Amino acid sequence: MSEPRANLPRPAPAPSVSIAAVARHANVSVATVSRVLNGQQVVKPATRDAVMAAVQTLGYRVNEMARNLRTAESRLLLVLVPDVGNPFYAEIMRGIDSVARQHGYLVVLCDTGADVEREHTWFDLLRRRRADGAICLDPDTVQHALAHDNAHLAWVACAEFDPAMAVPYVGIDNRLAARDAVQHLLERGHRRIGLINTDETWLYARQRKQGWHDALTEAGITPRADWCINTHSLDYAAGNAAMTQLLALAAPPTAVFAVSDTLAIGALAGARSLGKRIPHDVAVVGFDDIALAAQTDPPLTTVAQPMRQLGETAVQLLLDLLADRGRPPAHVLLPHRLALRASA
Amino acid sequence: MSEPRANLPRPAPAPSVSIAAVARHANVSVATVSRVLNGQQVVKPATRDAVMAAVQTLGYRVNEMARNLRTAESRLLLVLVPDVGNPFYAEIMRGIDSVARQHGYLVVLCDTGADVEREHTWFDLLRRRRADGAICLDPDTVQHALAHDNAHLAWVACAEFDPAMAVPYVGIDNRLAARDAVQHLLERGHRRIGLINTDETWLYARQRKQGWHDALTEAGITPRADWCINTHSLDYAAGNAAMTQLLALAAPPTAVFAVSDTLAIGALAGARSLGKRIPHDVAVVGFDDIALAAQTDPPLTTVAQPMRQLGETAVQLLLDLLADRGRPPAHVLLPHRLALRASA
DNA sequence: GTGAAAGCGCTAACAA
DNA sequence: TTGTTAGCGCTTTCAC
Repeated sequence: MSEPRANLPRPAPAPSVSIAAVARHANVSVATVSRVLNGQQVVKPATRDAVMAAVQTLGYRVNEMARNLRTAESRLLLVLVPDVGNPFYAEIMRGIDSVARQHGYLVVLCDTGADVEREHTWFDLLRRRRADGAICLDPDTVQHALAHDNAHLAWVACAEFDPAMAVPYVGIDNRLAARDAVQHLLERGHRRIGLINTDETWLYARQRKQGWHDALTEAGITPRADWCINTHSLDYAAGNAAMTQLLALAAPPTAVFAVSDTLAIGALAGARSLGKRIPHDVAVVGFDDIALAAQTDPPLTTVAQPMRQLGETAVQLLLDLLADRGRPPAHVLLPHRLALRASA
Repeated sequence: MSEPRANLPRPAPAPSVSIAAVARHANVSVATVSRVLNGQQVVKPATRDAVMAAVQTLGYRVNEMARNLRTAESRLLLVLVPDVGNPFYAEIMRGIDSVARQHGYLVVLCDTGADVEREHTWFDLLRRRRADGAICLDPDTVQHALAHDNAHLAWVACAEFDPAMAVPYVGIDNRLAARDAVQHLLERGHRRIGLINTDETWLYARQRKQGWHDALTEAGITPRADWCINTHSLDYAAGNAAMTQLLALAAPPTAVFAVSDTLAIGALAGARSLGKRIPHDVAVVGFDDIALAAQTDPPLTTVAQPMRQLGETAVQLLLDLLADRGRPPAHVLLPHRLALRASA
């Protein structure tokens, strides 16, 4: 055993100074330190200053794991995203993150691949108290499968939802938005209007198809089945392939509505590689209004979703739920708008 | 006070069953339950089964907050990203997430905006034990500012780093990679080769500029100052503007090397809006090889970074550090390659 | 206005 | 092989 060595330079600041150490140093009780730390007004200013001084010199930081055990909350929120790489979700994430942080919550991005099994393992984190709540962006079919087992957990749906579920959600009116987009094409004189849709496990896919159908029939046009392609993913390549397929038709569409900007941008590439000029040979309308949409050639006309606000609202709904678990689930629909650019 | 009511249907499964409840139900001690839960082999099979049965019927889930307080780890990792929307980072995130999860860690995406102040608040989470470690993707200048205060915290640098820092890092040889890219342009006969660079607070920006410079001087060409544009962001619009500026030169470059695919894609748009054909009028080479690079018109020739592997390696370095805080910082350089497509 | 002490749910050292 | 018990660091009654 060696002597206690007081004045050796430490290689690193002592990583563990507890509330007890601060109390000792300031000659008060741990309770008082806790009060100061939590900004309770009862503490006498002089005492408060002494505590703060001790905190300062000791370099104390609260151990939030301990605090959270005591308060029984983790201050962590989960965001369940089917595809992290999709810019649409990235923007929603930004909205979520900003308001979550304002309220002292941390956000964990969870990649689900729209898979029920993986969803389940993420929901397990809620059961194990690793997280306080979740925001789910997965297909309504997936959500539906989840709903029963997780009814007592705190979660909300964002952008995609099953209206029949007793879960709060925020989204837009997809059917109406799609109808607006197709109507714009009709106004430009198009009569043969294709649809590049995605997997119809998504409610939004079914709803936007409805909107496309609505607009066409209202104009006295009978939608043909071969005008409609269902892709299995949302990536650029899928949009490219779908457009190629559409243009191979005997009487190809003169305009195409894609249910996602990524698909639409891929479609642009597909049309171009066939030597088509846009919008002269084919007009294209997308959906979402991601940042890239303004930079394509030509710039993409698209239905703008309020992505950021979608995320912000979702957190708000979740926090409301956390504050009052008994409240009836709120359902919010946000407005969309048509961003007119050169592609249609 | 009312009587205890035993058999009322609960609106939601009791959210709080502790290890003690399981112990009671299985007629064993909490220690035994804990042993079973943690897979310790000492427990007699019969006892083990009894415990598992109790866990099952009670629907018990471990409270990880309590466990973590005890084991003094949060099992949370931070990823400090300057711009969540950039697809380059999204792919690195995927790599990080997959191996972190394999090791039982959760990953929190932290948007820093490459800002030192915001970085500080994120590092605070480490001090408060909210997280065990961090992976930093911010500019080396930012990292440098951080290094002193946070020397005792567990963090590693990824993609961007200051070689002089005593912090583990993984990245590529940016100078060499840029040189390769420009050399490709030279081989195609170009002599006036522009550079769309970003803010030189980034080490990679300075290094890639060096590489551009190397290749040019080796070919006996004197790089002109007006061939080089520094943008203030990495978004598509910035690349567009830079290209416009380059093409306005009296003797504009016949080829352009952009230090990021997003910049390069914006540059493509910029050239096109001026009626230029690619690669005929201007050739363009990018950097990163994001998914979109293969879908542009024409498809983008670019330097491919092993993004996923970058992320995977970064986690590995961090876990190594967590396991042995004393070890000397490891420095890993991963190989790059040139993805040849039609734009150059 | 402040302190003593209980306990959040868990793991691990020590005993039996 | 199992049980008892002491904390992990904090918040929060309840006294004083």
